[in-house]
Amino acid sequence: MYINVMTNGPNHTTRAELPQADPLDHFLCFSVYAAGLAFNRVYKPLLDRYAVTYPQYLAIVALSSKDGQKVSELGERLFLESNTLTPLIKRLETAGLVSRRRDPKDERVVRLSLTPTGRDLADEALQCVPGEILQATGMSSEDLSSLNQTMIALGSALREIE
Amino acid sequence: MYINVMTNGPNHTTRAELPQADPLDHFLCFSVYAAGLAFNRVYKPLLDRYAVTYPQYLAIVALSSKDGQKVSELGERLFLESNTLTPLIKRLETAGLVSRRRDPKDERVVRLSLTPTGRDLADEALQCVPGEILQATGMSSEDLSSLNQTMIALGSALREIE
DNA sequence: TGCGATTAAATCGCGAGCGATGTATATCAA
DNA sequence: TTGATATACATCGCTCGCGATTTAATCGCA
Repeated sequence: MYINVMTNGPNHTTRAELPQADPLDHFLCFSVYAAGLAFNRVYKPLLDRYAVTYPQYLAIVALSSKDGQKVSELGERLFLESNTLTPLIKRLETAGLVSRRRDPKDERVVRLSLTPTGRDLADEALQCVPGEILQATGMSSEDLSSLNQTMIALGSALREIE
Repeated sequence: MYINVMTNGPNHTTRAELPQADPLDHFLCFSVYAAGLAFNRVYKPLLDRYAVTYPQYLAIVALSSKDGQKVSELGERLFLESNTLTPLIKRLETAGLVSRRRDPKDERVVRLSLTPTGRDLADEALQCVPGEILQATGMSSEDLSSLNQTMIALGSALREIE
């Protein structure tokens, strides 16, 4: 009926008079926002055992595929910049999960690696956490996979604006 | 191929040896997270003209449908609680967009309404902002609508866990 | 009526996300 | 070689999200 990235919502001129559905229901940006909140809340108790936050966990997953990534490389994967990542990574370093060292070839660059503890956490969390959540969505593996592709494409499209 | 809410990612045992795709690509939670970041960044310059943030804007949209909502009612719509909403609403009050008054029938309750300025902002932003973003996604109105329904359902399913 | 339990918001402290700016290293051109 | 420019990361101040706690008002029930 109405668009959902953002729309005028149901009949603007009578908005004040008619009982109406929640206008937020027409906003894709809101359903994505709310699903993000919900994911965060589902993961939190699972990640509490490892004493990492959800964004920290995503960083660890991103770091698990390759040692010695730069801060800027990690940022490209996570779509974040050093103003967000530097403090986050320092917390992971303090927690003993990540090591940071300046690249001797270029002292401006910081190279990141998981410590053995960090790698163990990545492996364990990657193996243990997912099943419960997968089931909880009540969606088939195929549906989830195609939804994931759609969301990746949506993110790409939005990032290309301007 | 692999699950996408959260999965082991490509072949765990060879993770360290093989060049491999970004394991984050297999996480629906990450694609949702990244799309949320992207939406935020797309909206920011558009909302800057109105000097409101993205979450403030969502609150204004939620408030635009009905006057006199309680903080808790707004929270149910936005999936947020008073610890987040109270400061946000106070900023909107300071900006002259929202009015807060205690309910005389129950002094514990705070009733929220858009001021005329706030309503103008809601109307204007609701009418002006969407089109550009809709186009930018490169998706049809129907696809966006069904994606929205899917994301609403996903959020609901995640919220029902436990 | 009075008092403990419940409820609605507010407050506090922390991690995250980000615009703006700062600092140190590297590069390049004259 | 040197000075200007560019690059990589760090820092700062703000808003947001949230667990935990607090304050104030209301309710329930003896």
